[in-house]
Amino acid sequence: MTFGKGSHLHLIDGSSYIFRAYHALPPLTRKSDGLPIGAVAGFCNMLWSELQADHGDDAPTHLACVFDFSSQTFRNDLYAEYKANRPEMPEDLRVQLPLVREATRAFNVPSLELENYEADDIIATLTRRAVKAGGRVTIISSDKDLMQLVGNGVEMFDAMKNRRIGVEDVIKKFGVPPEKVVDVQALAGDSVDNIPGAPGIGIKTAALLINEFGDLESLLARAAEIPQPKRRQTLIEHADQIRLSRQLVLLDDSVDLPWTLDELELRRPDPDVLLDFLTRMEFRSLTRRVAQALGVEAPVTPETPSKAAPPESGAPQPPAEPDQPKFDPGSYECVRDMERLQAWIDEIRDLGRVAIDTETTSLDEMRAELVGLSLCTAPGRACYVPLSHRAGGDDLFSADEPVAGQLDRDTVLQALRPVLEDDAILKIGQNVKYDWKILARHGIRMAPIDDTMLLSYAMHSGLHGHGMDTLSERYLGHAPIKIKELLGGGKSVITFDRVPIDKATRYAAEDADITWRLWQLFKPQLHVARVTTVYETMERPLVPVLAEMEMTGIRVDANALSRLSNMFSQKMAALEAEIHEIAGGPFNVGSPKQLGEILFDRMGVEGGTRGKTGAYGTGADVLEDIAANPELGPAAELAARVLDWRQLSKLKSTYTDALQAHIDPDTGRVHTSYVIAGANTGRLASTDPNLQNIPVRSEEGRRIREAFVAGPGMRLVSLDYSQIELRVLAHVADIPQLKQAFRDGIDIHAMTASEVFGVPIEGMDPMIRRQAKAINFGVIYGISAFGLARNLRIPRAEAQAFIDRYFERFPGIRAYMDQTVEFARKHGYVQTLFGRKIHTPEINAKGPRAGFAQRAAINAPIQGAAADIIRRAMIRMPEAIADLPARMLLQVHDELLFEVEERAVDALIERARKVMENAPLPAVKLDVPLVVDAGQGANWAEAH
DNA sequence: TGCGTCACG
DNA sequence: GACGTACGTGACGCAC
Repeated sequence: MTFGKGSHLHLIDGSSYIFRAYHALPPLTRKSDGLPIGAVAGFCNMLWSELQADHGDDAPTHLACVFDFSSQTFRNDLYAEYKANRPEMPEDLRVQLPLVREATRAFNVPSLELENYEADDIIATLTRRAVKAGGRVTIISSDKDLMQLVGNGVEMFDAMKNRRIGVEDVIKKFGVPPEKVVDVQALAGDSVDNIPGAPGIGIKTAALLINEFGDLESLLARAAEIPQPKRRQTLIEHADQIRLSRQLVLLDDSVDLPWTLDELELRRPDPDVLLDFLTRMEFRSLTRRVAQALGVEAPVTPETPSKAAPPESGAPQPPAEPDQPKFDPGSYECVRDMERLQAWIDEIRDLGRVAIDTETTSLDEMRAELVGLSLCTAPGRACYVPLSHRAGGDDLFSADEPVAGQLDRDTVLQALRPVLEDDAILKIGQNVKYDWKILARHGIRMAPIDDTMLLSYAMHSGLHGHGMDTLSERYLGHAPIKIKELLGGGKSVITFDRVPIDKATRYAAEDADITWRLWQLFKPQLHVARVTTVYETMERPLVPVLAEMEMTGIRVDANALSRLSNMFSQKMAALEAEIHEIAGGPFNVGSPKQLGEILFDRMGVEGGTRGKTGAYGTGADVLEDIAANPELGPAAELAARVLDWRQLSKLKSTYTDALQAHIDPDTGRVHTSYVIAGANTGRLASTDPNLQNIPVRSEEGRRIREAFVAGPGMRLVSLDYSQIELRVLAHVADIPQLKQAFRDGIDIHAMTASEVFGVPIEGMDPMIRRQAKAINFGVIYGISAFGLARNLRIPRAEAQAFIDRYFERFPGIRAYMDQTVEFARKHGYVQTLFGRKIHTPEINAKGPRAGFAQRAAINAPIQGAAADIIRRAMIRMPEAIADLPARMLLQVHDELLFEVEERAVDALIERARKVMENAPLPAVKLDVPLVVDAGQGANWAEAH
């Protein structure tokens, strides 16, 4: 039906529904996992009542629910302080917002929200259109800001008080008819929304004035006529502020909306979708009521026994709840026929979740072959499905034959596929990225997923590692079977497919069992530790993104590496000969111990210092000092050559040689693995091989980057954040000069030099700038005079003088550092802008460890926030570039590397840059702009 | 296995 | 006054 005369649009103000629901109900949590769910429950009840209500003549023909996209809107550009004094949304409400939107869709009600606009603007625009088309509108809200829309066939409805609000009610409240409400609001201001208005004038006075002068502009124009001196002066003095206030309260009714009125026609909910959602939320009585009203049978909500012990925020939990069954390897089932498999599948479907673990022949996901998989549906209730076990190595005749009594791999995967891909069934893993990749190689994209490793990482970063063994021992009081017991050690290691099935069953099913129990323990603690948002926005969604990147890999030119390797070998041989010549005999140049003895004992160089093993230190800094001292004669020569030799040796062993071995013969590409829960600060780590430390600083090293190439017809594109950590520092420490410099696009190191050393930025001595740059880095690292002195090779007193002057110029930095350490001492953790928590257990230690802990505490929120930002960008990237012939390949802390068809290079840069620059939004609005530099080329050296 | 060294941000 | 220090990683070779 086309919207027009006789149509009646109902618009639900979703945000006010949510707040009502949240505050009206006690803090309910979902029984099975402790997810906060009260606002969702209240919202669903209210929405269902609205749908069921007998509206009589006012029954809707069209319906939509409207939400605020974020707290950032165009009004913040008009007035930065707009709604600035609103208290932050409670964590346990924020995590429910996505669920409320899901609920709206489940009820088959259009869910409308638009970036940069408030829900009220969308409501205003739809209302104007509906009236213009000849229809009527009911706005379900009691928000006074919407009262300006009332009249002309538009009413409001306060659902809580079950009361209609018409023109009379608006006049009663504001003293003026709806069309003049904004004029009154502009004068009266609003402390809740932080709208200034005219000081000293409230609604009463405002209404009086507007009624007398007709409207706001006339009032301001004739303000001089007002008899009361104080009132007159206020209006004249604050005219601009009053006009701004009017702009802020005036709803934008001409928003460019991507929806038409016709699309909002009332629809019946789909019983399957709605009941599925309500069941998952575990709303028993509402599920029953809805099922009854829709005339279908109510699904059974499974009773889940889980009730986690009351956790303390972030602290390690006491092991094993007493009412959990003990670990019993004998209790695990080995699934050998399809009937039993089907029984497990049915159970998983009923339950809606499963812990899963895959067993393979290798830790390298690109090469690993699936050997079997284990499933778990309750503590102690787990099974193992062997798929391709082979006979042990003793019997040479049958060694490669599959062992009897195993189901066919592909048959099992096809049977499990609907479960693994069902978005109503949660798949729980420990380091689930590994299993995700194994299954992806069989064409299965597992979703949705939860990961106990990442749950632990979000809650316990800095306290301990997040591997299964650590977590099991710490939180379940149970030491898992060691993989070494199955596979052996040394040169007699076997692959998992050679492990006897009975042993494999005990091991594999136990892993799934442990994963289940950890999940049951961790999941409810997440919101208590106030890291649900961290987990949901920066950990869990990263899993498939990284998995795809890793599987894509990057093309590496093996021949180029091989040529480099030979070249390095020759140069090293020549250097080695010279080194032996100077030393007066052959020795192992690669041995720091032998080198130290030659330099400091045989050649008599003074000032050698021994480390804890008794060997002389021969690090690059030591050798550089010797090489730069011509008085030492041959020793200086020797040190210089060893430095060159070392550089080549490093490049050859770690890069040109090792990297070739990492090229996958199937893809011709190198596939790294990212460790999500490796670095305490939120950074990723890259292993096997590490592609985050490919050389770039030296000329020789950059040759290695040239071997990272784009495929035929493709280009590599690199985008990196410029100075992201200093920008984060400028924001969190709130340093006016730094923020202004970034806004003005000034060279930040030159600016620092200018402030600290009092020299003009124009024509600055590069050495001065270099010193300032070192200070800037030092600040991020938790500066010390000793460290700065060593870095700059200057006396410690001089370094101390630099630092003193720096803090004099930027007192906010010192304050930030002190506050951060103080916070860590008090709470035992520090926090990033995005809520990531990093624990600092050593912060109250005595001795040198305290210094370490303090510097780490100062650094963590800065490094961590930068890590959060790029994580957010990465998670949004796949969707943002989905229509481009481009793929994201690598992340190097502040850089993303893409491979893209030549014709789409510019489009990709534009798209990816936007995602990266806006990555903090809507959670955080930085006071400084983020700048992303881009480059492109046939290889990584050119692109960078 | 621990240490020293050095590649990266 | 002495302690010792820049932050975060991973991989390699040597020496035990």
